[in-house]
Amino acid sequence: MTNLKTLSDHLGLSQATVSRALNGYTTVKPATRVRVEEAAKRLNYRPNSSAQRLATGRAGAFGVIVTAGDNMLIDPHFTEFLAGLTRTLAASDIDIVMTAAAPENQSATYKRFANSGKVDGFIVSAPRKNDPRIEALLEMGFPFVVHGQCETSKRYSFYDIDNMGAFEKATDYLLQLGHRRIAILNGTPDAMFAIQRNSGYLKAFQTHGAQVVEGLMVQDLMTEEVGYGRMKPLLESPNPPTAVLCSSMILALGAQRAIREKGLQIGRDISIISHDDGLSSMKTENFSVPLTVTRSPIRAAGTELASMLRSIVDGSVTDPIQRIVPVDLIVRQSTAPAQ
Amino acid sequence: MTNLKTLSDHLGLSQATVSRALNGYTTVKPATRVRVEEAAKRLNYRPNSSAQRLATGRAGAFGVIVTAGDNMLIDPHFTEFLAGLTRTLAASDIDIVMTAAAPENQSATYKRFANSGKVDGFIVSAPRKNDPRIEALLEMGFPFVVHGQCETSKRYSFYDIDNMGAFEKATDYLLQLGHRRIAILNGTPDAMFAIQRNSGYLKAFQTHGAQVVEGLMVQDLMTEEVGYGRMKPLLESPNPPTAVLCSSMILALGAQRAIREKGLQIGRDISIISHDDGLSSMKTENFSVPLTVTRSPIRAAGTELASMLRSIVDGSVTDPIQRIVPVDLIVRQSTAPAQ
DNA sequence: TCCTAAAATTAAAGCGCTTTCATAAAGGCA
DNA sequence: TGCCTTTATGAAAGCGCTTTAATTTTAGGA
Repeated sequence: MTNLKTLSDHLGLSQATVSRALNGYTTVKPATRVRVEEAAKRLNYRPNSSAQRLATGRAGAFGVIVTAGDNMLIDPHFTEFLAGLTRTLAASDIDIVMTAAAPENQSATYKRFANSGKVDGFIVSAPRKNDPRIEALLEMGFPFVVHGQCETSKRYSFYDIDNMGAFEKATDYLLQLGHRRIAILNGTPDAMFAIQRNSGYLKAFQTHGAQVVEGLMVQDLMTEEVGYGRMKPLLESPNPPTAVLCSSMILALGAQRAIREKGLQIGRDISIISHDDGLSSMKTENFSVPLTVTRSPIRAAGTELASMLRSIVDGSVTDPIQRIVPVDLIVRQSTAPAQ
Repeated sequence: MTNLKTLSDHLGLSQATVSRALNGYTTVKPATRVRVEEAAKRLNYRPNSSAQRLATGRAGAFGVIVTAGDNMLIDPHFTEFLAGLTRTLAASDIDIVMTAAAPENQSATYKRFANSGKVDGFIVSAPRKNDPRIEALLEMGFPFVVHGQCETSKRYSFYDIDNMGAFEKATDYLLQLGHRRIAILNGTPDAMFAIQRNSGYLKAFQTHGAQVVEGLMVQDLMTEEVGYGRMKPLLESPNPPTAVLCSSMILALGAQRAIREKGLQIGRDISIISHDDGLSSMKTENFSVPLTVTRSPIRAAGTELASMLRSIVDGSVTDPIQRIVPVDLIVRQSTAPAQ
């Protein structure tokens, strides 16, 4: 294992010069730099990153802390998000350090990570309404970006899709088609995106001057099982919905099962719109009846958040970066006028 | 940010004693230890991990290097695997360091990581037939465990499910039901699990003395789209299969779409068996027709590999650990005797 | 040719911890 | 009381790098 001393001894130079040559300082003679670089390659020299970190105070890694016990990690969306993150960061030689923390000591884990110098910043996923993690990070003054938003008066950096706008648009479209009994299968009540999407739903009704039908708003985990289990009783009620909005395609998959089981045909007997995060292993256009969706690739979120955090950490940006990207409504065959 | 010096000054002790007290050395007076621990807590002291690593030579992290550009990261199975990994390791304060590397410099990335001391060991996923990564790690003598197996005469640690046995069992069952034209939708030809499953398939035919029908073995990416796209022409051929084996439920989902579109009923007109990795967001028992599956939770693989690598790295195990776990065949309603 | 400024290099301190080796304090025994 | 062994603590080296401050070399100008 070659280290700096070996290398510099070998070259007959000081460690300082070798270090500078390798780190692209201008004060080193071009000829020397070339010589150093060649030797480094030949001797297969890799700077010890712990030493580097200790000396510079930078970790060269971003932290992702997942909640052990909740369903984030088991969510296929998270993989897609991670793909965006990892690939973007690999280009700038930044690693992702991942760990799991129990729900009760989330903030403590963030603090421990930050203080121990393991990471230079955090990517916070799945924010809750008043997320203690965000308060904690803000208080510590530690760099972070959030995937989504939370309710706080403080300013922080985030990247979010226009959840409210998306579901307002979708609901509006269904209302235009004459639907009034519109069900909505959404995430758990503490998830911000679910809150925002519900608002969009309600807003569209309000704009239309239409009355919201009671009992059609469902908030639960986003699994196939739940989609099925919650859709079924709705369909069996005396006044079943004529349309349903799903917050994820996994939910839509379950809802679809219930609908099919009931003998109804999607796009004729009942309309369905799902949010589509652009999972690459399963595409909404390939559903038996191609799905009308509000679409925003979650991988892009990973990519964007990665570069946001990078520019915050390297100091090239000082003010919080806040991005809300619009969401397209893509109309396919799963929606039709109300009968 | 409290460091060791601050803390020891504060206590009127030397850094050595404080360090020892905190690291559970026995040579420190019980009273002193208590005093130190209290002060550490009060001052919110977190040892700087870079310094710790530099001093000890241990990184306290395991590496996971994903291939940028291939489809591993976009695979929901990977999340599930990661869930097992992360949660197990969090208990022993080991982090996961993740990065992406282009296919052409995989081995180089492993080397760089190992030499730079970022990690104490690797978890290698999705091994190929003659995987250069494994050769590289073996040659370096760096600790690692593989999720799956590859073809090498060298000895290394791995955890794998009995892919061959699983698909042999599944095929055997279909043959017993009288099926002869059995299609198999499998992973790409370079993936070891696909090779093993194909072997199982062929072995069952051989054992039964049955003739394998040509043109029914498909090897491709495991997406819904592919499942559909490859199943469709098979169904439209003059002699369509009466049963199909799918290497993942995502493939099964696609195959199911093709079958349904063709107006066939699963479990009557055609039988289907899928491998089920136990994804928590989507359960095979909840398919419209509950699926007969070969089942082995992929999360368990994460959990197991984590502790395997841990015991290899801490030296409590020196010989390679090789585990092949059996896979259950769970019979549900998607399989029926051939007509 | 000499002097000075610029360019290139080096020496050495320091990052925050662990750990070896040395030392001081405490106890045991004659 | 003195000597030796334990027990507890401290001093200091060292992990491998970066970076400041100091030094040497080179070049430029008079």
